Amino acid sequence: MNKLHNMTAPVHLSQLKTACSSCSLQELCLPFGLSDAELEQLDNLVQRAQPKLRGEYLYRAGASFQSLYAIRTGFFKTQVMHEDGREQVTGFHMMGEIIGMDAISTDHHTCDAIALEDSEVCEIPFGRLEQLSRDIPSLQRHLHKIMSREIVRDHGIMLLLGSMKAEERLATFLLNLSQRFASRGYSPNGFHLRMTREEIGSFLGLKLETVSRAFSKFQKEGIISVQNKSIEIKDITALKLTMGQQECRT
Amino acid sequence: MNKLHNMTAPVHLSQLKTACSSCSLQELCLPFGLSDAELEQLDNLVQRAQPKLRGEYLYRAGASFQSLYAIRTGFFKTQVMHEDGREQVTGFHMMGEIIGMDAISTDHHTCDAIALEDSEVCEIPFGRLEQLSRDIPSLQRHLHKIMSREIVRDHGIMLLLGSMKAEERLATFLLNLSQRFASRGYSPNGFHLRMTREEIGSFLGLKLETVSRAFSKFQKEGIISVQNKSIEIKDITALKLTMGQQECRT
DNA sequence: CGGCCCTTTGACAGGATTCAAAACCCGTGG
DNA sequence: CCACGGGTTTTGAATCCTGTCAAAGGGCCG
Repeated sequence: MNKLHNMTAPVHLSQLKTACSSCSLQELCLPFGLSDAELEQLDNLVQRAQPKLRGEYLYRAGASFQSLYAIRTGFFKTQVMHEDGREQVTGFHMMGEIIGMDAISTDHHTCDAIALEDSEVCEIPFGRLEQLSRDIPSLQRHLHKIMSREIVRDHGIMLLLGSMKAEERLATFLLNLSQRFASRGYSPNGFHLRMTREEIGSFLGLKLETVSRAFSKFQKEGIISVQNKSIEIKDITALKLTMGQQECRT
Repeated sequence: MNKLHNMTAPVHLSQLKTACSSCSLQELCLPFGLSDAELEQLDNLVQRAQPKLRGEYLYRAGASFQSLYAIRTGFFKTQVMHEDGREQVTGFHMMGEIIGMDAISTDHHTCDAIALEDSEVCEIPFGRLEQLSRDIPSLQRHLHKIMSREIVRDHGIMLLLGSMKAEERLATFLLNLSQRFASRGYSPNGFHLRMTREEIGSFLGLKLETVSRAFSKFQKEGIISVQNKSIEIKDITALKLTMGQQECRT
């Protein structure tokens, strides 16, 4: 089991399996032992999809917390900011993922969420979600799993940031993206990066030049093909090898 | 508001405010709008304190998940492990904190928890906690806050690992410890480290030699006094300055 | 008291950052 | 349709921080 593959991923909306017909994502509407009445309640909970244009903030650090957000389409980044101005991208989030859970602790958002492309989100009022999850144990359990998954994901990133070299980080990042695209029915081998080198660098704890160099090196080695933001993975085995490349100390 | 101060901290048991008389921590037994009957239910939920000797595992990655653990006394570290053997300390946990929430997502623990000194923990069967939290909304909200707080903490560590230099990391770490000791009624200026330089290094994404050098440098500058595992903070202002020392780029 | 682990310190190597410049892409507007 | 301009990306060279290797010192426990 590779924890790193969970790195940026999961917290998939399908885990909530909310009857999100207002999101018109059929796959998410699969019941998980819910009665029709319960499904309808879930359905009513989730607000109609809201559009967000590229560059728009979904929420800002400090804003008061009302809702979680399920990403229906598009791509977001979340970032925390240090008082001295440094900022750290804490995640890239795609279709089906739920963001905003950091805000529960203080009733205020602790990070910014910004659309990296034109996107749509479904708002999930948290108070009502809590209320409903009191009546529906399986929903309650799902909510807990989703939050827990976020914790596990963060631990994977800590491992990456704390103990990997630049190329290992980038390889891990690419494989994670690949897997997440694949699980959504897109090609795992070719995809389009929505974020800049600088944003990738911030997420991976590297400078943009280092990210660029690593891309170039992978391409020179024939592991991937890079054309601006388009990535093609040509040798996934080599990429996985790069990811884990580090002599095991006894 | 300094997010970093939450870095390794919180998820304080007092947030759960469980009627943890079996933990005999009076401060934690303060009701938060609970009836006597509810308090008794909480009380029954939490198992009698279990002792753990230094070096003992509280749980291991892969073990099936049953319970969260509230640390009654002592000190634990949690660590995740990469398949190639690399490991990363994800946190140091002290009295009053709750650990094990990463396991909810998969019903299996995803990290090891190891006692760094002789300790006592209270086991909280998670299924029953969920059950009870369905009946007691304020308990439910508390549980969510505690999990969310863990997420926020992890984001702070990601910021540290992703954008701070060695000395900034160590300064942040020391200030975090200081604050956590203070909030428990201990001196914020002098305390005893329970972990080795290597464990600090793993947590901070540094090698043990780098940690040692940073300690030495702080001591030479008169910011702290180090004597093995005993730390005395002599100039907390300078320490805070060190933490935030990085030119703001426009 | 001895052995083991932890810690400190030095010298050196290496990887990542920094600074700089040029090329490139893309959206905008002429 | 093409030219322009700003942001993004690439690449090079030099620097700096951290890691690596090594050795010695120190503390703790049996």
